[in-house]
Formats: sequence, structure tokens, C-alpha cells
Amino acid sequence: MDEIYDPAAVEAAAQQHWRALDAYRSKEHDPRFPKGKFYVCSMLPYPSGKLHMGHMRNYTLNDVVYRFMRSSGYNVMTPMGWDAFGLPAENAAIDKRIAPAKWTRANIADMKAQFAPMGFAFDWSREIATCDPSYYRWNQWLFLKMLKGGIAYRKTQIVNWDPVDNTVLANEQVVDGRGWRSGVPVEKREIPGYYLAITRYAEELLQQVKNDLEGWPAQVRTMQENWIGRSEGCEIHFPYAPDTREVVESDGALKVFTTRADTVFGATFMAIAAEHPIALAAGRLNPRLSAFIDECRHGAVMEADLATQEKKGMATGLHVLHPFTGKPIEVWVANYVLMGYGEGAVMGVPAHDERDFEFAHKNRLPIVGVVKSKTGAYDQVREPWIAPYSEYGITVNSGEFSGLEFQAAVDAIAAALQSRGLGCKRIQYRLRDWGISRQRYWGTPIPIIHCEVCGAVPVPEEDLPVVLPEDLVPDGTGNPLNKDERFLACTCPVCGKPARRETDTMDTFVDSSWYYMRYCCPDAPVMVDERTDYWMPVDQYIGGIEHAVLHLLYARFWTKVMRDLGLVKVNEPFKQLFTQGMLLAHCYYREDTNGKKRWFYPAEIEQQFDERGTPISAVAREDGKPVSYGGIEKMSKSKNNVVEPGAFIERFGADTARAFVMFAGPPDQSAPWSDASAKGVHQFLKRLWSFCYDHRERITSAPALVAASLGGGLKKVRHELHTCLQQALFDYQRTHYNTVVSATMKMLIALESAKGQPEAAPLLREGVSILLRTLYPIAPHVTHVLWVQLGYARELGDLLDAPLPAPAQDALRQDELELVVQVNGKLRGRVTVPAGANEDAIKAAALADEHVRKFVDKPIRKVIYVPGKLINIVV
RNA sequence: GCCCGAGUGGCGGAAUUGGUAGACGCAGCGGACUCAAAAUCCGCCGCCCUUAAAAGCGUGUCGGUUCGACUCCGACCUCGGGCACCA
Repeated sequence: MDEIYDPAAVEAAAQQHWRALDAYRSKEHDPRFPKGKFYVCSMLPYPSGKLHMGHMRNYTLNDVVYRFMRSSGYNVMTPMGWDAFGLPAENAAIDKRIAPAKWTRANIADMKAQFAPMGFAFDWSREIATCDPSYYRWNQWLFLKMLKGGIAYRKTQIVNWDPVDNTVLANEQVVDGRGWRSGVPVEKREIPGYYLAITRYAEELLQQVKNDLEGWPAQVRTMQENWIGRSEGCEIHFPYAPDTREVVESDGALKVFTTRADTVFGATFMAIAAEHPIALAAGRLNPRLSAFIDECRHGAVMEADLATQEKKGMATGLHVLHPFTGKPIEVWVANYVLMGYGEGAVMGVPAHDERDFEFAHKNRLPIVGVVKSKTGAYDQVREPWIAPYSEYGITVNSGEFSGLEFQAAVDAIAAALQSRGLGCKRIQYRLRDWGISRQRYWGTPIPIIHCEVCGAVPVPEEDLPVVLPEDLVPDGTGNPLNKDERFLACTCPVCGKPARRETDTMDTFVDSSWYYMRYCCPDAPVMVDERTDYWMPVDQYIGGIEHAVLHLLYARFWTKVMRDLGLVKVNEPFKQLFTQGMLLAHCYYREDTNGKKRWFYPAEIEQQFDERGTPISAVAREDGKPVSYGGIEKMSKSKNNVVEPGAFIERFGADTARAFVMFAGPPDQSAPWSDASAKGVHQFLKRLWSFCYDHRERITSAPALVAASLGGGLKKVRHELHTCLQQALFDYQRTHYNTVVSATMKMLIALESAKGQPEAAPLLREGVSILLRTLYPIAPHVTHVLWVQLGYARELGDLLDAPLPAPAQDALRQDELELVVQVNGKLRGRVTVPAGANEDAIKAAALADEHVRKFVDKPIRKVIYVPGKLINIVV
């Protein structure tokens, strides 16, 4: 055994040992693990080329779960793969003139190499890259199944359009309402695309996230519930007035959905989206309105932009009729109403809706109060707006429906609407169908052929996969597939005439919606096979909180579609979910003359902080001139604020890196990266090594521990050890790994306090064996080597599968307890009592304490005793 | 704008969920060892008033519930994540 801890040598030896065992290859029904399977999976990384500390934290968590569950006796499987399609590869292509396929595969090789020194327990035999045809052919295959089942369908979608580069922009490529490369304001444009009908599953997705997913964090469940957004309300039809009938050249009615049917008599205007057929028809006759509709087309499609923009509207001059009074109501075009949501129209009730109130006020529209406050907050609505106006109350000025409470009014109005054929009760969801078409090259080709005669025809199953050519280089002016004759040219599978291939590719969320099922059977000649039935559901899924809604909702939906097609048996893919917080880092940029931002890597920057650690300024190393501060954000390639683990591992070793990212803070919380305190963790591992080295002979030759014969001092040390163990096991199970590291540090402190006593050897032997096994999932290399060197492996087997230590009840028991004495809730003293003392004796002891007596200067009203904790005397 | 989180010493954080606020570590200060430095080891370390002890004040802000609040309730401030084409 070496005297000095040498992480590089230790880690090489441990990894060699695991390689020789092929330790992480997992198989179904492995008889070595009678407790059954445990599938732990981390969200697969995008191969950006740089493995950063955020990845490290994520996959260390994954590895700790793997090792802890394997120590607990489970057949654990943990795979790894690559979310290999997507925008960054196209951006790299534009920048570096290199084909996305080449760039992506080189990055995968780089990142895999960067994983190696960390000692992660991945079963690499299950590796997947989503850009491989052997994977994405099943995206295409399932898409065709969905098309057949009506889950996939075609309709128009609204996208960000860059009028200079003539290309569709992703939301990320829109910066302050302008195209990121051209710098010109973006416009909305309608184009056709494919949708998946996730809304058909809205109710099941909602019910299960509410009631079944108990292993998920409450905040994620709430976010999904709110995202699905079920609301019960009424559909109301406002028949076209003669002027509208004339302009749109048809009979009909404007349909709206409302949760406040009780306020229908207060509707004083209707607001419709700029793309609504009535708006378009009215615009053809009215140049000013047409200009306004045009103006609404400016700007991006992001909800955050729409919600914060100034609310604007213009009258169409056309009318619809109130379903009960028959009075005409003017129709307005409003920029805050969206065609994609509901019916693209809302009824404006300014008296009882704050947004409608503002709109009416600004446009001098009438405000008619039709609800009276139940609590007496108001009788009549008048300016300014107060919150109670939107509360439920009693209907007034509502004809035959006056004098009703909210629910009674809604019921009566809905019934009346239904009998006239002008509406009904309806449940509406905020959730919208999932648009999967992307006008981009680097993704799964949508398996459709466009024929002039037969229209959009699905590619026959036997012709799958539709292979993406890998040698194209995008240049920022649209999808290069559109110019690639080899890809475009094909024949119609129905009529045999020459046809064109669809060039849109699928959203990359499709790739990540089912990869965790393919890991179970990566070589299957079908989408999934019986091995998937063995491993699914994922027992522990781990990933960033930023995926709380979209990815996790799509994956749940996709699983249900596969279930309904008989491909899998589970209803839900992820039994337990752990959402780890992100590592954040300061970011810095400079703007060029076009307003385009260049983001600096940390290594390119010299930072200055004030004494509180707040960044005050920074300069670029290249020219010594200041750069702008972009705040503290999640580590990501797009902001270049990534910290790579290479140098850290070289300096301290992988075990320090692993233990430090776990020790740095609670794993479910985001934290800014700093390695300032990494030294402490490294010193701990060094001290642990030295301790084992110094006492190696006592430990290996110690007789078995006889608890009853321990002296008072050693008994206390053993109590401390087992208390720490109990806490660590509890914290493992609730994923508080930061305090597991603390617990192992305390164990070492306890052992160090006992080492001087000659009769301590059996306790050292027990203590070190507990410490090593407790620390092992977090720092597996150093604990493995010490485990072998100190002879524990001969007795308890390889540390990979050695049983978890269990706290000894006799060690946890104490002869005496120290209790806190409070007077009126303030700490005033302490008393030490025998463990079995009764309540009256304890109270008497507390009152006898002289510090306590000083504060008991009034009659005692009450004495509260919390067993084992404290006594509170209320005077 | 809407939805979801977080805010505790100089810093990262702990407090088994209403019962001793500051565990464990970093930084800092003092000491031992050393010719010296590094490494290592020992001690101190929320604020305030003090020679000391004791008291008082302290968990973003303001208010409430309770014998007792970092923890529960209400309002607000700041920061982070998401908002459907970044992944």
C-alpha cells in the first residue's frame, strides 16, 4: 500500500479492475440479483463536443444511484446515448463549413473520451445515437402508424419567418424580434406541417400526473397540470349580423369559449385574431384595417413576446348578434388573440375581465356590469379596475338569468344556449397539439412523398428508413434538402409517377420521446421487444428541471401511443423522476455593429469581483478591454459559459471531482459553479487515505468487535459512527447526497478521535468498513482500492456488490440524554437526564436548573415536553 | 405577462420537515512542526456590547398564526427555470 494518495494510480487500477470484470454489462433476469431490476436513466446529452460541469453533476448523480441500488442488491442497468440531431450542428455547419454528420460524430467520440476518466457505470453495449438510421427509422415507422390511426395529421402552422434569409427561424434564432443573422424584424408566416394529436390524451395525461406519479417532484406535477390547463366552460355562438354575412359571404356564427358564461350579457365587443377569416374578409374592404392586420404579422410567435407586447386593436366595422338579446356587437381585431388557441376569438366582457377592461377603456368601448359582488365589495363597476370585479357574484342585468349565483347562472345559460343550438358546455385544454415539422436538414426525414396526382402519400413501410443524406452543408438560407435532387426525386408509391420527397424533418423532441425504451433492446429488428417489457418503466429518471414540461410531457404521450398500438405494456414511462438543478455560470459578451452578440468562454475573460463575490467587471484577455456582463445563466453551448472538467480531474482526480459536485449543494437546486472549496473535499480523501495507511496493520489484524466491552469514550465514538451512518442511509434514499459526504467526513473525524486508544482496533476495523461502503457510490475508485488493500474484499466480497452497512441498534442507544430547556420559547439552559427518566422527573430537573430559574419569575402557565428534545416552560 | 422554484455567516451549505439556527467544508485569524517555505496537525471564527460572563439582535422585506417559526399563512422585493422551433 502506498503511503501517499495518488488519484491517477488509484483510478487507473480501479477502472482496470472493472473493465476486466465487464462490470456494468447488464442482462435481463440476472440470477445474481434476486431483488429484481432497477433501471436508472439520465436524459441523454446533446453532443455539443464539450462535456461540462453540468453534465458531470448530472451523470455523477446517475452513477451514485446506480452504485447505491446495486449495493442494495438490485439488477441495475444504466445506459448512455446521444441526442444527435438538432440545430447546433447546423449552426456549426454554417460557421465551419463542415457537414453536421461529421461534426456530430466527431463530438460524440470526443465526449465519450471525456466520460472515460470519471468511472461511470454505463453499459456502453446499449449506446444509441439518434442520428443513426437504425434508430430514426422507428420514428418514421411510428409516425406512419400514427398517420394511419389519425393521431398524426396535417394542418397549417405559424412560424417565424426571416424575410432576408428566406428561412424559418427557431425561437432561439429570434433576438429582440429580429433574425439572428440578418438583423431584420421577423414576421409570422403560415405554412403546412404535421401535428400529433396530444390533446386526445389530455385527460389521461392530466389524471395520471395528478394522481399516479407519486415518485415525481410536486413542482413538476404542478407545472404539467397547469400546462395541460383543463378548464370547464361554455362554447357560445354569436350569429353573424347581416353586415358580416355579406362580407364573408356565408351564414354562420362566431364561436368563442369562455369560463365565464355567467357574464355573457356583459359582452360589449368581440376580439378576433388577425388571421381570423372575418378579419381577413373585412381587411379586403378596408385598407386601414388591412394595414393593421399586416402590422400584427410583425414580430415573433413566442408567447412571452405576445404576452408582453402592447395590446392593440382595431374595429372591423362588422357585427355579430348576441345569442340572447339579438343586439349587434362589434367585432374587433386584437393582437393578443391568437388563431392557434381555441377558436381564435374571445368575447370581451370589460366589466369582469381585467384585460378586456383595459382594452375597452383604451378603445372607448362600453362597460356593462352584469355581476354584483356577493361580499359587498361593489354594486356597480366603475373606474378604476379593482380585483373583486372579476370574482364570482350574483348576476344582474341579465334578463331571465338575473339573480343567480355563478354555477346556477352558468348552468341555466348553457342549457338555454343548447336548446337554441347556439352553444353548449365544453371542456377546453390549454394544451395544443404537437407540431413536429421542422423546415430543417439535420433531423429525421418525415416519410411522406408528394405526388401531383395523389397528394401527400405515406412512404410504404418496407421502404423505410428514408435515409437522410449526410454530406450536405447548410448555409443559413433554408433547408439544403430542397436543393438535393438525389433526395428529392422519387416515384409515387400509389400511381408510380415521378414525385417529390417531403423535405421537412421531425422535431428533435421526437427522438428523445422513446430512446429510453430502445436502450432496452438496441439491436432489435423491431421498434421494441420483450426486453423492453423487462426493463420498463424507468425506475429512476434523472434530468434537468428545464425539461419539466415539454420533453417529459411528450415522452409520456409517446409512451401512451405505443401502448395503444400494443408495443409496450406500461402507461407511464418514468416511475420516479429526479430533476436536478442546473449549474449556472457568469456569461460575458460583446455586440458587433449589427447588434449580434459574441459570447466569451470563461478562459477568454479576466473577471473582477467585489468582496461579496458579486462580479463587478470583466475584460477580454485578448485585448484587455471590457466586455458586457450577461448575467448568470445555465451552462450552455449557446452562451459559451461552460466549464470543462478536464483540468479539474487532472489536478484532483475523478473521485474528488465526483465528491465535490455532490458536496457542493443539494442536487435538486441550481447553483453557480465555483471550485473554490474543492480543496476541502480533496483533503478529506487524502486524510482518509493517510488514516487507512497509518492504521493498516491494526485494521487488518483486529479481533471482532465486542460492543459490550467498549469503554465510555469508544462507546461514544461508535454511537457517533452509527448515527452518521443512519443519517447517510436516510439521505441516500432521499437523494441528499451533499449531506452523505458530510456524514462520511464526520465519521472520519470520529475515528481520528479514537485512534490514540490502544484498544480501539476492532472499532477502527468496523468504522473504516462502514465509512468505505458509505462513501463508495460517490467516490468509487479510492474506496475500492482501500477496500481491497485493507482486506475487506476477502470477507465481504467486491465493493461493487458488497452489502450496504446497517446501523447497529445497540450503538444508537444512549444512556443519557441532553435536553434543551426553554422559557417562553427561548433557550435558557440544558439538563442531562438518564435515558429512561419519566416526564415528571425531567420537568423537575429542568425547573431546578439555576439558569432556568432566573427566567421563571412569574407563575408557570404551562410546561411543554417534547420527548428526547426539549422542555418549554411558559410563564 | 403567465406557470414553477429559490433567498440562512465573508463563501458553498446544514437543520430527518413546527422544537438547540449556522452541522460539514472553504476562506480568514492565532499556534505547533520547519533554517525557511510547502504539506500536515491543533485552536478560534454570525452581529452587537464587553476584560470576561451574561444579556440583546439575527434565516430577503413587512405583517399574521403558535408555548415555540428558516419551516405554516398573507402581501411584497430580488434572482433562476419554463412559456410549445435551443436541447
